Amino acid sequence: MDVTDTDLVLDAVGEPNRRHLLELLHDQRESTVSHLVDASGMRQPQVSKHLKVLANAELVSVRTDGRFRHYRLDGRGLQVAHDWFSSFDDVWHARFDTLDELVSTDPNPDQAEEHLR
Amino acid sequence: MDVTDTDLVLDAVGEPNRRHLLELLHDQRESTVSHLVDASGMRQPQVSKHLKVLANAELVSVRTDGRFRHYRLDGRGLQVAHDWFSSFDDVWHARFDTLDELVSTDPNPDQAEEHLR
DNA sequence: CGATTGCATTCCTCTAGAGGAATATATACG
DNA sequence: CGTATATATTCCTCTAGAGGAATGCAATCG
Repeated sequence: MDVTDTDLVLDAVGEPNRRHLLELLHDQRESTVSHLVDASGMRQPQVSKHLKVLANAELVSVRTDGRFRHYRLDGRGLQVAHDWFSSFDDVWHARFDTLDELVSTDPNPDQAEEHLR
Repeated sequence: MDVTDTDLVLDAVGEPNRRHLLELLHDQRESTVSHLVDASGMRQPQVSKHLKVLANAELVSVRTDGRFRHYRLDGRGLQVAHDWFSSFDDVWHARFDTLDELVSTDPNPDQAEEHLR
C-alpha cells in the first residue's frame, strides 16, 4: 500500500483546520503565517505544522521574503483532489437521469424512490 | 463551529480505507457487506463501521433485502465534495494562464518559475 | 424448531496525530 | 552589536478514532 498523491492530498484535506487554512488562502492571494494565525485563531506552531502538511501534499506553496514566508494555494494538489471526485461524476449524472425519467414517465412519483440518491 | 455537510463529507473521505470502499463501490453498482469484506481485506466489523460513517455523510445509501444490505454510492455526498474543490478552480485556471503567458512571451522559461504552481 | 448466515453493535485497546509550551533559527531594526 | 520579530521545530501530553474480539439480532435454511 504505497501512499499516492491522492492519498497525500485527501489525508491532508481530511482535517477541518487545514480546510479552514485553504479557505483563508483562497481569499487572499497570498498570506504570511502571522496573518493566518490572526485569521484562523490557531496558535502559530499549529499553523506552521498544518502548512507543512499542506505543502507536502502540494496544496500550498511558499515564497520566502526575508523573515516572512508567503503562502499561497497550489493548483497541483487541489486538482488532484478535484480529479478524484470527478471520476465519480457518473454517479450523480445517473441520479439526474433517473430523476428525469421519473418526472417524465411516472404518474405517481411519491413511490419508488428507493435508492434515488 | 457547527459541522456542515462539507465537514461531514470531507472528514469521512479523509480516511484511506473509506476511500478504498468508495472505489470498490464504484466498480460494482451495488455491493453487499460481505462482498466488500472480501474485496477490501478488512474485517467485517470495520467495514460496517466505515460504511456507517459514509452513510452518515450521504456518500453511500443502503437497500435492505432480507438479511442482506446492498450498499451503493450516493451522489449527494460525492457532489458536495466535488463542489467544494470546484470552488477553487480559479487557482488552477490561473496556473495555466500564467503558463500560457510564459510560453508565449518569455524567451527563457527556465527562470522565474517562482510560485508557478 | 435449532443452526447458520449476514450484518450491526458494543467494549476494549492502542496508536496516529492534533494541540500546547518552550526553544531554535534566521532576519531585520535601532 | 543587542533586541525584536517571523517562523520552524522539538518535545510532551492527550484525545479521537481505527482496529480487534465478542456478542446481539434478524432472516433464512434444513
